[in-house]
Amino acid sequence: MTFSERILKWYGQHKRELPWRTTKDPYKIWLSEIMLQQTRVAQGMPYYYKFLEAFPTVYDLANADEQKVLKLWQGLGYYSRARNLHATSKMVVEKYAGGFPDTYKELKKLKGVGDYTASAIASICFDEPEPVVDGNVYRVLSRYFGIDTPINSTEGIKYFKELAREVMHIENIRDYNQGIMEFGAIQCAPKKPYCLHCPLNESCIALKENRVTELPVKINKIKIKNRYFNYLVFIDPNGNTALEQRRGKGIWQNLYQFPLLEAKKALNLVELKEQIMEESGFPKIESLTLYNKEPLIHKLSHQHLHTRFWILETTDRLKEGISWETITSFPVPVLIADFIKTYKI
DNA sequence: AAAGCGGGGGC
DNA sequence: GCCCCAGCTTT
Repeated sequence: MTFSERILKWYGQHKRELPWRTTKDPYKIWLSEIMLQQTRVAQGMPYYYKFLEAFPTVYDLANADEQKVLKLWQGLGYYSRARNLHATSKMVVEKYAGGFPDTYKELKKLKGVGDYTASAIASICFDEPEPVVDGNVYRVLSRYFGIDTPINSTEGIKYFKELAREVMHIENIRDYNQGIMEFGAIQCAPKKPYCLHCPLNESCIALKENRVTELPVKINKIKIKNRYFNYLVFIDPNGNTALEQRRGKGIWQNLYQFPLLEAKKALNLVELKEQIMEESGFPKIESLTLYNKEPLIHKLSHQHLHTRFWILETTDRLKEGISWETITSFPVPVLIADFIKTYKI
């Protein structure tokens, strides 16, 4: 049996029943693929159901407000995916009359659809023989063929795509592509792969040379930046608070948060008061208290956010005050959502 | 070519 | 604490 035949056979015996495996509808496949980018199946699954219920068709998604899309996406992370998802739904409705393009080349033009996702949709929905190369495929191929070229180098990306193309199963690209990814997720796992009863263990180079734990090779150099956030939780005489929308570059674009004072270091009460004084347009403050004495450290991939929440009772009513009942209708980062859950007026 | 972008789960 | 997850876009 060839490599691809063994993958297909294994897939037939071990594949999980997943909701997007029972359809070829490009809308549903596209939705699932975007959600699963850098995201585990278990984490993305509830969102897949929520979205299909709220937006049964691409038209429903295209007609929705971005705020509603972001709210449903809340907690899944990488929010550009949600913004691009929404933009692409509008594009599909307006430029493609509601029908997704049916080739890799055309699919790749859609916002948020890169090499992997275009290959996935083209192969799963339209039987186009285009190999998918995701994190799972990098792992399987690098181990089986004993390749130590870094998977995130320019050379590695090109090499593994070509290798994937050489070994793919053209006649059943749909099951083969999903099969090799599933194989990487279940059998050839990052840690503790089940080499003992692996259908490829007689010809796996990494196993033969005892290099399974060394592969794949990845050049890693993420620097973590520390940031110091002070969130100002205004409470006016009506019990209303204020939110602002994050604009421009950086994290959490278009999501909402309490008014933010970012500092170069952790601030004490006096320093914070000075900062507030420098700002203009703030309401008159009756009292100011620190909510969490120990800074909450919210950890993102590239940033550690040392966060303090300050409660500011205002003398006058806020101009655009938001009640605590309606605050939950805004899309917010998990950091803010967690605070809202625990804080009671 | 490198950096930026979330949040969660496994060990 | 570290690594990884059905990656993509911008600089």
